[in-house]
Amino acid sequence: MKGRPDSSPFVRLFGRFLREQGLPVTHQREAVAEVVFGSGEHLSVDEIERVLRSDGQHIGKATIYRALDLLVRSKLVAELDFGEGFKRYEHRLSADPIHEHLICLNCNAVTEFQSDEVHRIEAMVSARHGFRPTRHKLEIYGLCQECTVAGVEVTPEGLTCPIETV
Amino acid sequence: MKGRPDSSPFVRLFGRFLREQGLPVTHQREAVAEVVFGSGEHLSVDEIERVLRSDGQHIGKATIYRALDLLVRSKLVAELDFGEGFKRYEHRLSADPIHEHLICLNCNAVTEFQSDEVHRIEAMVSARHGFRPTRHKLEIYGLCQECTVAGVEVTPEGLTCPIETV
DNA sequence: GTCCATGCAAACCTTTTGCACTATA
DNA sequence: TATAGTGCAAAAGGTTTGCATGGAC
Repeated sequence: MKGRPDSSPFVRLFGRFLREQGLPVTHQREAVAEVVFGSGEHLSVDEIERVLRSDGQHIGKATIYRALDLLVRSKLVAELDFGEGFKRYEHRLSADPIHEHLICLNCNAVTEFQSDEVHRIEAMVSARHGFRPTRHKLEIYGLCQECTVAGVEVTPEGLTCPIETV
Repeated sequence: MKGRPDSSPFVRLFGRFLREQGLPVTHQREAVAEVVFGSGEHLSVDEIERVLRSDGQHIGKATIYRALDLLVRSKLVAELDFGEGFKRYEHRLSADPIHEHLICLNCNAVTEFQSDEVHRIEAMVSARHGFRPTRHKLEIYGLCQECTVAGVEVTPEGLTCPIETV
């Protein structure tokens, strides 16, 4: 396990979920769970496959996708989409169960943050619309501190003043 | 034009953008722009193609994608991703320039709302992290009023009590 | 022994690209 | 007339599926 954080409690929880569902607890499912729970990152399927390979485990991509589907259904793992054209996965049982993301448009770095206000907005807006919320997603896109001090500039390409000729 | 709202001012703006960029203003680009600006919906590429076809216009998908890319670059149109596996597009020059989305997990209905608080959160969180925000995205997923009164239930499938055996 | 999972490859879906031809400016 | 756009089809990239084999319970 190469010095990654201990993921065994979470893997055990996943095993319990599988048993609750009457599904076999297989080597491959545990291996995928270990990688996801053992990383603080938002992993792509490719990255998960790479970590498994570096541990000497050859698990087919289809199996990884199927294991991730179960992990998401167990609610132990969340599926993320930062608009990169593929999905990422993160475990949801860290100290910060619900958090939002700051995403750098230049280097793709992702910073997490929490905001109680978002929950208030979710509740208020939902009440106003008769909506029953189950989850929300708040993402802020822009330039991270590193890229800003490195002098990276966002190049606005839109109309100089769209509204003026309406 | 089939009784859709008048989209010509926006199409003219798009034409101005194209000229500013030294790009030709073609029939196809104007036709795609007309469809997007003429609809209050969040349209997929398939839906745009269908509307064009019903107007008797046969425009290749590749051209639609290329026109949408220009519309997004002009900042007159926003690209949306509700996790359906494909993108949607909406015009950004309506009365509500920046808004968030309530998305029904059962019928996929999308309701828009505005929240000044989100802008405050964006500013505060960004300041705290030295982040330079350019845009944000807040989506609340759940059950819309119609589906709730229709008796639809969200079926929680996760672990009965994940945390208890950690 | 039954049932489900795995692995591989093929299929799938959306989006992008290459290229011969056509239209804009 | 030069330059860029269009349309078609093929390719690309991520994800899903079919099927024969192998493993969990």
